[in-house]
Amino acid sequence: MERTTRNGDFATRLIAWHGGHGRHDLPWQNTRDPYRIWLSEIMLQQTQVDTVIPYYARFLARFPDVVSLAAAPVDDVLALWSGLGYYARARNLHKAAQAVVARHGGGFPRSAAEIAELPGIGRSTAAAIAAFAFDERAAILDGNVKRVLCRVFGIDGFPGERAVEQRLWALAEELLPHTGIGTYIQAQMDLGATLCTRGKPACGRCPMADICVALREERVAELPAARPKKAMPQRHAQVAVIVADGTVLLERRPPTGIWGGLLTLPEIPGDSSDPAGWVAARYGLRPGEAKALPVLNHVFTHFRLEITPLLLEVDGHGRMAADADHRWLALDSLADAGLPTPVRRILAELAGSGGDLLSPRGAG
DNA sequence: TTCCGGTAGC
DNA sequence: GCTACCGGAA
Repeated sequence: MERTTRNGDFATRLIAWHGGHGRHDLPWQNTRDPYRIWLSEIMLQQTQVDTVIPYYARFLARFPDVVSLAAAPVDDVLALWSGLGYYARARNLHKAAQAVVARHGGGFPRSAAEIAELPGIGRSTAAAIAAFAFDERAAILDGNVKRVLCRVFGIDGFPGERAVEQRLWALAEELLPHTGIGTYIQAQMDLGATLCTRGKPACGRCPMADICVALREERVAELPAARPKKAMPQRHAQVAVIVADGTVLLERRPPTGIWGGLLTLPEIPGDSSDPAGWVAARYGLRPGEAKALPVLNHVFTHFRLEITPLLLEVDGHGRMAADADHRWLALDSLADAGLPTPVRRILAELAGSGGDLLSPRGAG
């Protein structure tokens, strides 16, 4: 009962607000022609009102009804769409026009369920068309509506997530008024587009301000919840910690890419199953058997790197000469070397172990 | 540079 | 249930 009152409140407030503050003069309003409404809804997907207006006018001038659209070559349709983006919308529009002419003899299907069967028209768009053209009591759930519902009713979770989306659909249906559906749907769109915006919503002018959960709990900025960060690609690398007589071999990386031009631990190719052999072949050293050091994870902006350091000890007398791209760094003077953080960590761990990780002096 | 978004298609 | 689509806006 409490719920019913509050929900009745929602529609009533919305419709009342729309009377004074909604948009009433857009080119696709004040018509009940399903073709014009359909065209506007498709153009308004992913595209803002101001961008759509000139396209809409040009399109209607060339294709005033579904029959003329169906009869046109698809390239003509695409030409009129050029610049709007998401060209699948135009292809589907054309296909759907042909389906309407073929299946319904040019009469537009009159229920949301039938409309939703046309290409390019999903549940929300079908509901909008059915509501505007035929007064069908059907709920919409586009990005604007999701944002409004998440905030007003304090719904947590990412709306792209299945459970959250289902909850929002259920709520949207529950909130539908029994009369004035067209005005209500338009008001929903307008509220999300003009006041309850993503960036800086105008809560001071919002008709929902005194029932809005997000506003009351100061969570307007957090709702709706953002898309969870997708797991970054995970990469793996083996690096050689080649130690000779208290020094470690550093190698300059290629000038571009990660750590471009920096001195780092040599990276052992991932396909090398014999690190000691690889070190021997590449540097002319004769290391003992490789010892795995603790794995270390490093996060970049665009991927995670799991680094497996392999300790390879060589005889101090076998040290190759340093050159521009190779340097033997004393383990007790890490501080003044400009090293990437993970490399510094690995070496600090080694140096800080008090030599526990290293064999007795002179081994190799 | 990153985020956003209906629908289709996987 | 994930991504591509494409342009605009933050």
